[in-house]
Amino acid sequence: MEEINKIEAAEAKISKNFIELIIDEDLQEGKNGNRVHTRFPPEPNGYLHIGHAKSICLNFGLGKKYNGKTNLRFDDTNPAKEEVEYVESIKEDVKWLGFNWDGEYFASDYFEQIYQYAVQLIKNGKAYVCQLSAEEIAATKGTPTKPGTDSPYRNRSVEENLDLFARMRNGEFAEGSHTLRAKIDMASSNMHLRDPLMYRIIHTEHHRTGKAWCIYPMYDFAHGQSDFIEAITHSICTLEFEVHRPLYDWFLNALEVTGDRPRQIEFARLNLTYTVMSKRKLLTLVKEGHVMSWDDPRMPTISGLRRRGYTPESIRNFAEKIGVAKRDNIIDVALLEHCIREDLNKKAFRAMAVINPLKVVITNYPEGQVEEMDAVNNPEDESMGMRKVPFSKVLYIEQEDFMEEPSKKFFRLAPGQEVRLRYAYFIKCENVVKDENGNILEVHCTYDPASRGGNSPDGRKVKGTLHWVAAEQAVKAEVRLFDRLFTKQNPDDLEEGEDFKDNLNPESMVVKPICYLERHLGNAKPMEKFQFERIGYFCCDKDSTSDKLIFNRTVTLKDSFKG
RNA sequence: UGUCCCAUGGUGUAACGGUAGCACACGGGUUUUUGGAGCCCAUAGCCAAGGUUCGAAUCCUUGUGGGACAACCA
Repeated sequence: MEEINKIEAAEAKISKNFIELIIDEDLQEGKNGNRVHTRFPPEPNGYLHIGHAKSICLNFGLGKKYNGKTNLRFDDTNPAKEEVEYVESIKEDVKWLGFNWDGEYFASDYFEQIYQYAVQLIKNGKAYVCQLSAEEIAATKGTPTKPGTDSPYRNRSVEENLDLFARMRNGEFAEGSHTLRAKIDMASSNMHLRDPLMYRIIHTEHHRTGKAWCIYPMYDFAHGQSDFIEAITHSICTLEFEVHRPLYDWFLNALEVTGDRPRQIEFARLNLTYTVMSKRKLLTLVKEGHVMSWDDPRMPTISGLRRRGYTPESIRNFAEKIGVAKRDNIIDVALLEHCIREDLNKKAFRAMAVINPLKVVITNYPEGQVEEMDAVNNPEDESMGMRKVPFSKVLYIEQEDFMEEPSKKFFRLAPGQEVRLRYAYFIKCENVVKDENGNILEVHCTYDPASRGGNSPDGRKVKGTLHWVAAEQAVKAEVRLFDRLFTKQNPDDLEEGEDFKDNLNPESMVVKPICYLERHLGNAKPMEKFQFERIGYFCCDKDSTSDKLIFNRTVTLKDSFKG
């Protein structure tokens, strides 16, 4: 009995990641009125990728785990880079991943409030309007090892600062001519504390606020305040913001806000082998036509993974498996692929398709006869039912399933050898028809009518089983085979003079214009997922230009099939 | 010649001062009406040195290695 209790106790002790430990501690100390409120804060300047998925699953996961809330907040403080299109795609992707946000906000919702915060700091002598140029600011900033020097505008009077800041807002100044800076410490060992910029002038229309503003808060002066306004308790971001944390806290302290203060916690971003994750590089791939679009099935974007046939469950599961920590990591993309196989294996409809067709004629099968064979839709899930597959005299099998001079361990079709056609009959190769150059045109076989369904009444065994399609009844389709986009394990790790595009995999997409698929697939709805016998997982998609069905292979092959 | 962060098998991630576990990858076996699925097995790890302690992956010190920081980006 004690033993059992011990085991149960061990099982109940679910390991927690370091963020959960921090939250537990805060809860124990009674912080934030025992609330947990997180947020996912993308800048709408591009499409979400698998790296964002980690953050999404983390933030929403914590919200759920602690019976708390999670906001979706768009960090739209730079109108030059942001677009409505990205806002929409981000919402769609988060929803698709299976998460519902409690509040939907934009940093731009808080522009007036943030402006008032700035005025408050000016009044307290903690901010000033600086007229140094970008170059001059950079030059007086010092370096990580050398202190900076004070701006000549640092000691303006409060009145003058207030006046200039108001005029900045009124649009009296050109871009780059004036900035609002926090008065902290130009000699700080932390570069971010050397009088950081709070506001800059940008005369660009904002996708939401239009022309209402021509000054925009910097990330550092918007993020913490936005978190505070939304009563976020735990503001989770990636490691590169670690050095920003003192500034995050400095602003909230300087503003003397009352109430629960958000706490910034940093974690290591996701890196994947054979994958680039930077938005800049992904954009380059799209712009230069190395891929078809942001949602090209080879892209690591959420929308690309979706088109490739990934399920939300598989991605959530992946996020769970990779864990969360603070050390830099590069996760084997094989783990992602494992996750989708694991999920699709249970869910995908099985089907037969021939990618590299070889014609097989059953010489003793009646001309014109068509039989319907029973096939299971998913051997792991009976509830997915059965289907009928047409069988006739002329078939296609995979070229690689036939060998004229078989090696010792080759148990598939070869002259004189008998194999099973899955769901159909035993067939035996009798003859090979070649053209004048010796290329194999077709293979002639005989079948055993008694072996229908795949078993011979006399109990004789065959060692190979092949997938096939009936030539006349098959659906002809274009199939695209996708593989990893990069040949290099770490495409970001470049040698001297090497460009990341040098490592693109030239075979990342192979188009097979003529493949033969099972009849019923011709009626498939776009984006349905199939597991084709032996070949892998496919996602059925509709070509947007020609309206024809395209089959995208979803899972990277390893060419490890033996035999 | 700075500040901050990080360090557990090949890759990730657990351990919360008390037997270093899990997953993926890799290798081997087995099975099958197609295997990349299933099942079984194996290999492999606490960065180093001191210290505290009955006991250290865990706490401390130093060293080593890696990363972040010098955008009017986020």
